[in-house]
Amino acid sequence: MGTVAKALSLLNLFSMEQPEIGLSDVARLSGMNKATAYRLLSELQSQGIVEQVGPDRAYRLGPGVLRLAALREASVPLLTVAREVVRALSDETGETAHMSVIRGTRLSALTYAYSQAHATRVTMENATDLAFHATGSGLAVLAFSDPGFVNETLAQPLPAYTEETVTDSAAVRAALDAARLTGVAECRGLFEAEVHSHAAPVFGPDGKPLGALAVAAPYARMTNATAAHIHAAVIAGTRELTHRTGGALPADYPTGAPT
Amino acid sequence: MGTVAKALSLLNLFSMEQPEIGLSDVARLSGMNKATAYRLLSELQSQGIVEQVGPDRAYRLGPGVLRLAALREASVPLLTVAREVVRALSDETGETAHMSVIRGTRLSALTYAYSQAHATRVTMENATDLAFHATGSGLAVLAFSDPGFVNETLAQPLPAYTEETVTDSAAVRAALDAARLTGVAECRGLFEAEVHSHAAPVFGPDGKPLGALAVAAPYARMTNATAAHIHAAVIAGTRELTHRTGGALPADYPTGAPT
DNA sequence: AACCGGCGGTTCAATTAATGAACCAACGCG
DNA sequence: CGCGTTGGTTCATTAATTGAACCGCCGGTT
Repeated sequence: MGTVAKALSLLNLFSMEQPEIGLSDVARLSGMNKATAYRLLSELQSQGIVEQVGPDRAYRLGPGVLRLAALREASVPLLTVAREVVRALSDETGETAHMSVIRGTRLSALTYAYSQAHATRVTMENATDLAFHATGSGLAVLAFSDPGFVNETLAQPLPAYTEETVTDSAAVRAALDAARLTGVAECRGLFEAEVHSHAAPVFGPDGKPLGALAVAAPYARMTNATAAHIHAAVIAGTRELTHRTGGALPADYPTGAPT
Repeated sequence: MGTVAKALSLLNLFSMEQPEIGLSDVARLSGMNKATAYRLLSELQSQGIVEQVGPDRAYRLGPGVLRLAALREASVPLLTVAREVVRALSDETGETAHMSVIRGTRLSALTYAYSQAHATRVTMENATDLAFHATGSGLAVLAFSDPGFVNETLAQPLPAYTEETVTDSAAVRAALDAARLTGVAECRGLFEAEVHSHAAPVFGPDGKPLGALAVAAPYARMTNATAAHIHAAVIAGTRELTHRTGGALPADYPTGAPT
């Protein structure tokens, strides 16, 4: 891994749960020598990508990323369109909808919407950082990613989050095969207990996934008819989101209903 | 300059006017060898910071920056608060207000608001990339930046944008001295003809400017009373914006009215 | 008060990565 | 068809990065 990629990989350590991280923790979490981490962070800081705060001089993402995002959004309004599509998807299905983008070896939630259709709903507070092998979004992305990326992801330890989590990479591959047939990955309780999710990849201009669009609902509300409805809505949603942001659906992306 | 900073400096080439740039142009604009630029861009691309599009494989900012900005905004809502403050400032002054952040050797507009108070207004379409020496925002930032940064900035060629633009670095320094006395940089027609702007720096947690807050109005509406009103509003605005985003005003930042 | 363990930060010999001139195939233009 | 430009590649040379060991400071414990 080149020096630039190494430095940028440090940015993947920041999350909603951990927006500020000290130097020693950055070194520990990334597996780098503290001197190396220090130097890389200093260079990121010199460009405004990270900054240091507080008496303990912890690092956090800096203002420079806002301007990059604003420039990006000006030409490819992914966040703006995603908010609209996610809102509409939540309204149509009556459940929680969200969109996430690839962040190193995980997915990071970019935007989500709750529905007022029911008194209970799947919440996103503990789901801003999603594991590939254990979420509908993750499986949807892997199903349409390059084999190299899939191999790299499944070569890492696959932790269990619930009693249902599949931690055997062969079983995960079988789930990917199923997702490839229908274009939607279904996931029952792998990441959060009693949550059934449907997710489809969102594609970039190179025809590769850049993230996923998903609907998450409690088991109790999931009938076959509901599942079919959500499946179709997610497919339509990702087609719209991909199209409106200049992405390209792969030629072999399925159009049909679930079998 | 380290490799990481070098790679990130390439991101400064992208602008509202030029959201996509080919490899040879990146090399030409940055002064780097094409092979070097290619390698650095490939590493940025591997982390989703840039992506390639179109038949000519031009580069543009990638989706990875959106998620970084979302994480940053979740803990330090600079963009969200800036939008509010800029909106309020425009309403209060009846003129165009905007906020920009430092981007290498220039300032990049982050958000702006127009007022409906008059039939004519200063527009922002041609002012998303601001020169330090020739804009109120730029002078405001320089006035409260470290001497090293000021020296580095003024050592570069200072192009003229209008007949009023000051291109002599000693004269620019005199303008910085004036801004230090009042906390606000005034700028008459240096960047756009017949536009009078007032700007104040917005400070980060380290007490250094991370950008500027400004009001731009046509000459024709600028009376002494109006100027004093705008001056006070900009000072109040930057105090609020700095405070609400966890920034720290330097101890010597002026509080008084213009002399 | 003394000691300990951890923090952020620094140094420099050894190691590794980056560099860029020269090259390639492809493409559009006259 | 020839030319000039593009995106992309190669590898001997050059430069940057690395990380073990170190530093001062700080908070907690005895």
